[in-house]
Amino acid sequence: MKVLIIEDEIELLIVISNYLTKEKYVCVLAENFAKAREKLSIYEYDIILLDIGLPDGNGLKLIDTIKKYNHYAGLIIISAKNSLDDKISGLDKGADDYMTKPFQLSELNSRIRALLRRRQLDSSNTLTFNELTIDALAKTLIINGQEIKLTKKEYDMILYFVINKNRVLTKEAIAEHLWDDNIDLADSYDFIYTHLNNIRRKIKNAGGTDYITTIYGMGYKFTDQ
Amino acid sequence: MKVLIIEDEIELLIVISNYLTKEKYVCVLAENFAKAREKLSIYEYDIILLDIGLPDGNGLKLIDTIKKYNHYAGLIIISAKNSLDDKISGLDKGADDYMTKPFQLSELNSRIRALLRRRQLDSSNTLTFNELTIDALAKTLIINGQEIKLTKKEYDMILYFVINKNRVLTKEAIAEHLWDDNIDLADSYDFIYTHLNNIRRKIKNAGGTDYITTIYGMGYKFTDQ
DNA sequence: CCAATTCTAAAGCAAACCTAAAGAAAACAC
DNA sequence: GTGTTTTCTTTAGGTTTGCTTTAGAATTGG
Repeated sequence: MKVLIIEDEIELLIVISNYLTKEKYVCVLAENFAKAREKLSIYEYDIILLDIGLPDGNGLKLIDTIKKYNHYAGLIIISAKNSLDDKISGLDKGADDYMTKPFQLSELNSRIRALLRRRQLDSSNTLTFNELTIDALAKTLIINGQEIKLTKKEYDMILYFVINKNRVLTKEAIAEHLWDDNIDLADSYDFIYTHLNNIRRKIKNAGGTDYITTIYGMGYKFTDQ
Repeated sequence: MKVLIIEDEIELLIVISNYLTKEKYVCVLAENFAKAREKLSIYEYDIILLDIGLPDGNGLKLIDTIKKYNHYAGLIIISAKNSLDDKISGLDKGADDYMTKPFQLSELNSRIRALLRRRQLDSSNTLTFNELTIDALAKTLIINGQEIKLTKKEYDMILYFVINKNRVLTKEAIAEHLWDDNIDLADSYDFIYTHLNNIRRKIKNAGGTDYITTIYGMGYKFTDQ
């Protein structure tokens, strides 16, 4: 997942970048209007964080540029707490969410995740990859029209994989996400192995392909190709 | 079909009302908390549109009132784009769908249609699944022409299941929907188990099939197949 | 005050989860 | 290349957790 961070406070820019990099996002940085335009014209991004209080040009104008170059990117606006008007006009212009400074990095992370998830869910709350469909309301996995019965842990796990498709998920990340806090990380990851094996077996038995590839020594990755 | 529209922006209220009236819905309007309560106590509605950003009282509180008076009404929440948290707690409390402002009227229409379709309330306010029929007016359950006597809790519960068919309903959601506010969620869910068991026994004794499947660790799901 | 309903408690049961251990595969060392 | 180490896969079974069922106590409503 590629994130463009547009923020004029260099310190904050670095902090956010470091945090998101640790969370396995690829970060591209822009500290002013000009740089932002430049970066926008080069790549496409999945998520754009935009501070609308830029010194060299109103960040709101950037929204138009973003829409022009990056039609599908999720846009999260960052603003100082008092500039309510900016926020509102930003949202009118097509931002998906906003945050006020100061904020917790963990909150930023969860908002990014929520946004990515919302973008992937279609109107009937399902996620589809080739022959594989996850129904978020029925909490089922459907392969070629056939409903696969998953346990809670299995469902949570495959959902976590699918939402973060094409990203390597370390065992640490999986453990932290699926189990309360730190389920003693000194321990082994046998429980992950077991559940993953159960998922793979069920998918295989239903005639589905195993999209979960093992990245030896690192973790796992759900690839849609 | 009767629609109650709760919205404080008068302009928007009128626009929605005009549109839905043209689509052959009967519209009742409420522009604030007090009016909404009043209208809720007078009639029953098929669909309720609720803007949770009301100025004179949090719209979320209205959800409880809605549940009290209008048990089987479909509830669609309307919210400003930024109030993510409201959206989420609204859905948790038993809303069936939500929309963010601004929205297309055509989208509203299709969401209402989808909701009505899902509920499958016919003209005589009954819901039928194979040999099982729920009469929302007489508040009875009919199996193969035989009328089953249900208590209020049992009736509310089976209705909640049926109108949310094919969705997993967590015990938390069931508790919040059928009991006032938080009936101390730290407690056990024994009361759910008991009532559910009573429903299943009555259906079974009447020769009906048990469409309520237990999703271990997640909740329950009413499946029509 | 009585009858119906709702809730509490507890025993028994079933599913899911985790642990452990053996085998396989990949990476590493030589 | 071969042996060793590390990491992952797979399977089995014990433990834990959550669900069912029943009985009866508490509550509610006429």
